[in-house]
Amino acid sequence: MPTSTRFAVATHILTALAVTDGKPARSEDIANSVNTGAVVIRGLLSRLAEAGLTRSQLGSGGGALLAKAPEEIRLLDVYRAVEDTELFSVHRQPPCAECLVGGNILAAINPALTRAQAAMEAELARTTIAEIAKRVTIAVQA
Amino acid sequence: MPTSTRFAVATHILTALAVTDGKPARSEDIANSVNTGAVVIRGLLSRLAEAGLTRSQLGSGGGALLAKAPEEIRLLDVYRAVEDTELFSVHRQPPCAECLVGGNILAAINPALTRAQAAMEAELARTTIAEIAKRVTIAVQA
DNA sequence: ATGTGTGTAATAGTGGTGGCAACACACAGA
DNA sequence: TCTGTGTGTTGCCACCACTATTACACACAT
Repeated sequence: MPTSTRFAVATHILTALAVTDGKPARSEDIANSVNTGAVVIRGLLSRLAEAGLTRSQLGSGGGALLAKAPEEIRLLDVYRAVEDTELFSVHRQPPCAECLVGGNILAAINPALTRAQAAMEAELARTTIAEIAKRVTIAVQA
Repeated sequence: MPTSTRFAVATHILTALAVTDGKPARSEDIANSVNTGAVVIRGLLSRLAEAGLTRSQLGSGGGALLAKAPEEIRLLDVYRAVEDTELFSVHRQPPCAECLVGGNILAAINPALTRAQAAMEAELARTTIAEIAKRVTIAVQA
C-alpha cells in the first residue's frame, strides 16, 4: 500500500508558494493548479502551518505564504507534516503468542523495518523545496 | 498510508518454514500461527511460489516448503513478491497541465521519490529470512 | 460595515484490504 | 483403483483510510 497523495500534493503546494514567493496564494488558486477542491488544500495548509512550514494571511488579498526559506524545507519535513501512518504495517491481529514464530516474529522483524524507513527518510532529507522549485522553473525554459 | 500487512505476514510464513525446515507445513497450521484464515496464507504462498521462494507438496502429508535456502531469501525479495503498489502515490487526478507548477511538478519530484524508494529497498536487501529465523529461535532461549 | 478568504465540521463516494465460504483439482497411500 | 488430504482459485462481504464536496462560523483589509 502506498503513501497517501497528501505528500505529493503538499510538495506541489509548497513548490507553488516558492515560485511565486512574496505574493500570497489563495487556496482556490492552488486547488486549480492541483486539480482538486480548495478544502483539500486548506486541510493540507493547516498541517503545513502546524509544522511551521507555511503561514496564512487572512482577509482580502490574503492567502498562503512560506514560513521558511525554500532552501530550509526538506521533503522529509513535508512527509512528516502530512503523513501520519507508519510506513510498514504489521499483523492486523496479533499472531499466536504461544507459537515459536508467532510469539517472536514482530520483535524479530522490527529492527529491519525501522532501518528501512530510516533509510528512506534520510534520502528524503537530501532534497529541498528550493531544488524542486528550481527544477520546475528550468523545465519551462527548456 | 502504510504498506499492506502482506509483507509482514509473508515474512512470518517464510520464517515459520525456515525454523521447521524439511517438514512441509500445512497452510492451516501456518494460519493458526499467524492468527488468520488458511485462504489468506494460500494466497500469499501462491505469490511466494510464483516468485520462486516457496514450493508446495500436494496430497496427504503435504504442505509448503522453502524453495531456496533461507540465507538466499532477502526481505526485499519478499517485499517485491507480495506488494504490488508503488511506495509513493502521486496526484489522483493529473494536475493542471497549463500551470507552471502543475505541468512540471510530477517530473520534478519523481527523481527524489525514486531515490527514496531505492534507499528503502537497499536496506531491505541487507536482511535475510535466515537472520529473522535466527533471531526468533534465539529469543526463545533467552 | 462589507467583502474576501481562511479554518473546521459533517457527509458521502471510492478503492484497497482482509476475512470467509465453496468448490475443483492433484497427489499419496492402501 | 479408490479414498482421503491438502492445495489453488473464485466469489462475496465488511471494514477502513482517503479524497471530494457542502456548509458555516470566523478574521482581517479596505
